[in-house]
Amino acid sequence: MTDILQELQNRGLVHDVSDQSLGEKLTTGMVSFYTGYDPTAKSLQIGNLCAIITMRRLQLAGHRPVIIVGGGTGMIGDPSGKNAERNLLDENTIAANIAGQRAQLEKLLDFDCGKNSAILLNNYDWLKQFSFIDFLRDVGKNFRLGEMLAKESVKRRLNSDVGISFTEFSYQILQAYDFLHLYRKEGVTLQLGGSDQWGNITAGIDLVRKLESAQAYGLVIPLVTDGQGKKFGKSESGTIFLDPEMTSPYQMYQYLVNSDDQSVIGYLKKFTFLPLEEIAALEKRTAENPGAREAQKILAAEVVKIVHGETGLEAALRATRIFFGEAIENVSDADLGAIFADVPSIDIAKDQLAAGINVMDLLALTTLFSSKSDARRSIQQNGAYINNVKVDDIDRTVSTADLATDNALVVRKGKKNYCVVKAV
RNA sequence: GGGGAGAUGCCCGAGAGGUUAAAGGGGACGGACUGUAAAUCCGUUGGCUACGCCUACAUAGGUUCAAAUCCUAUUCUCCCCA
Repeated sequence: MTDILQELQNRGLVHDVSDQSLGEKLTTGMVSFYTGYDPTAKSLQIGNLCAIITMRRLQLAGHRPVIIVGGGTGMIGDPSGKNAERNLLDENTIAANIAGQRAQLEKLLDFDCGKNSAILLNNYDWLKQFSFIDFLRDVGKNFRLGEMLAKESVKRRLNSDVGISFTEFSYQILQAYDFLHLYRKEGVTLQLGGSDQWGNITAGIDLVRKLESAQAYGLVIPLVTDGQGKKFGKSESGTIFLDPEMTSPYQMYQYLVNSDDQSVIGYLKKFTFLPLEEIAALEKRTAENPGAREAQKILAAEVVKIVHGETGLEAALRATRIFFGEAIENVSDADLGAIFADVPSIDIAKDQLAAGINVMDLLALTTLFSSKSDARRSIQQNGAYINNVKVDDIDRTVSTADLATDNALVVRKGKKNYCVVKAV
């Protein structure tokens, strides 16, 4: 077997491992490993991708991924990395979120490849049957308060103004129990997580050792940040989600293609399956000619392809060309809608358009221009476009002949401010 | 309760009866440049039926041929003394 741990290390994916013998274990046989997700949103976000792809790497190396969606723990709230008590979600929301995340994970991991097929479990299924008394007797007894209080996540919250509730404080026990349960039922011996999960993971390892006298392992991946130390996956306009309804492939592509020069190679190592030699060659070329931004383009293409497939990538590339000035023609209403999904739009009566409307009047109706004067100014400054074609005459008339699709045309101000005008 | 200062365009801030749609800066927007970056440079930044017209300097009145600028009242803000 390949030395997958070494490979992960080379890709900068190992922040810490609980025990060095993990490397050997991973090369001598199939290991079942698990990662948990809290169902706090109906879509996973690109920040989760690092761990998912790491799972996929382990799976490709012959190991078996077990994914826990935290239907039970999600009802409690993990204090790790949070500086405030979480709002508890109701069961219906959690169920819907789990369904959404499950669908996404099924596309990223192989659930049908023989003995190391991924499986997905909901920890609510085993946590729900505990009574409080049983849980305290059977599980709680194994935890020492000193250790629990010493966890970084707990300590920080205790020292903060908001404090911590008993509920969140208990979270680590639940997660530790998950590990024990999975060890017993599924033979899971490794837990993978973000670096903020270290405390929860070690709690699980300790529990398995105590009750099963077995060696379990933890592997945490680093928190991915950009050049400014900002968390990967948070753009100006918000979080980048994997759900194309929430974040279009175009937006994801744009987020990635704008990666800064210092971070891009690291991202390529962590988020793509490109061989390291290829990335090294790319790094060299990028250093010689940063302006070409070859690394960024490859990163964006690879990741969008992983998440949204070839068709998603094509859509993203097409939207990119259009957003960056390609004339808009021969496009269907549906395509246009997809490309400009997150662009404001206005409606105009079809009759009015058929009768012809002065450009400035039309532009002033859009969200882009505050008044006719504003529209006039932009036209005079060469900053107004219809369907990406410059408007050079303030007296021109816009009519149904200007529709780029059956029912819409696109107004643009400057380089990339758009507004879709729909004829209704 | 007494005394003082002030309220200007998206923000800060000049202006103290007439070339004031209001200096200057910031921001924003457009353009050039560029790597869809940063920096830099240029332009624009109340509206309109646009070489002109209308609306604007807390609000409402008033004095003037003429008011952001003077007067009165109102509202609000800040400071000092009790």
